[in-house]
Amino acid sequence: MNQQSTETYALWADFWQALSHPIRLRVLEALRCEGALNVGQLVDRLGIGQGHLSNHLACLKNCGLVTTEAQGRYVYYHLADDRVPTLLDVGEAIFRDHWADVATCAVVSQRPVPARG
Amino acid sequence: MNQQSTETYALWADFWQALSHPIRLRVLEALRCEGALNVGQLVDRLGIGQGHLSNHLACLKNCGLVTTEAQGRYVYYHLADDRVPTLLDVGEAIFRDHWADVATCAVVSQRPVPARG
DNA sequence: CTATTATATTGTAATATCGCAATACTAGAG
DNA sequence: CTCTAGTATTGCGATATTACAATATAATAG
Repeated sequence: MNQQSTETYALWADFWQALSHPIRLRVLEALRCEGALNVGQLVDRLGIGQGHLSNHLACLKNCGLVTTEAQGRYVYYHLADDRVPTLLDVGEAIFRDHWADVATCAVVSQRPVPARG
Repeated sequence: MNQQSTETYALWADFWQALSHPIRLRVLEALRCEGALNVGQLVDRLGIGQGHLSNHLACLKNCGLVTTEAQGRYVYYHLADDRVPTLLDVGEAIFRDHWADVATCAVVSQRPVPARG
C-alpha cells in the first residue's frame, strides 16, 4: 500500500471505519465466540433494534469482515476468515496498552474530551 | 476482549477510528517507509495545513499508534512498535479482497452511495 | 392466495467529525 | 530580553454518521 492514490486511501479508511463502532465490534466478538448467528439471535444478544442492527451488519459484510449464509428465512452471519480474529487480536493488544490515552482522544480535534467519564 | 462492558467497547471503537481517516493512514504509511519524520516534513509530504495535521497526529499518538521524540524545536514522529505495521498489513490484506464492496458501503446506512465515483 | 416471521431499506433529527483559519505555546538564536 | 521557526490548540461552518421508527422485501406455512 506504499504511496497509493488519495482515492485508495479514502476507501481503505472506509474499511477501517467498519471496526470503529461499538455495536459492530460487539457483533464481531459475538461471532468469534459463537461461530455463526442469525440476525434475530444477534438482536437478542446485543439488545438493539433489528433495523439498526441490520444496517451495521451490511457495513461489516461490505467491508469483508463477515459473510452470510441463507438458510430458509434465516440469514446466518459468521466471520469472513481467520484474518479477522487476527486483526482483532493485534488491535486489542495495542489498545490495551493505551486505553487510558484513547479515553482522552478527541479523535481528531475538539470533541469536549470529558463526555466519556 | 470477550464480553466486555459497553464502556470498553466504546473506547475500543475510538481506537479503531484512529485508522479510519485517509490522512492518518497516509501518515502511518509515510512513517513506515521513512522511519521518523517531524511535523514539517509530514506537512510537505502530505500537502495539508500544519494545524490540521497536528490534530491528526495527536489522535494517532493518543491511540498508541505513534510515539514522539522531541529534538530541539522539532518533534519527530515514528510508529509506536512492530505491532502497528502488522495491523496495517492484516487490514490491507482483507481490504484488498473487498475494495470493490467497500466502495458501495454506506458505512452504516444511507450515505448516498455514489458520492465517491 | 393470505398470514406470519425474518431480514433489509428508507427518512430524518440528533450528534460527531472534518477542514480551515486564527491564535497560542515552546525552544533556540542573538 | 526580543525575534523567529516549529508545533499545538481553539472556534466554527460544512459535512458525515448514528439511532430510531416506519416501511418494504423474502420465505414459509396453511
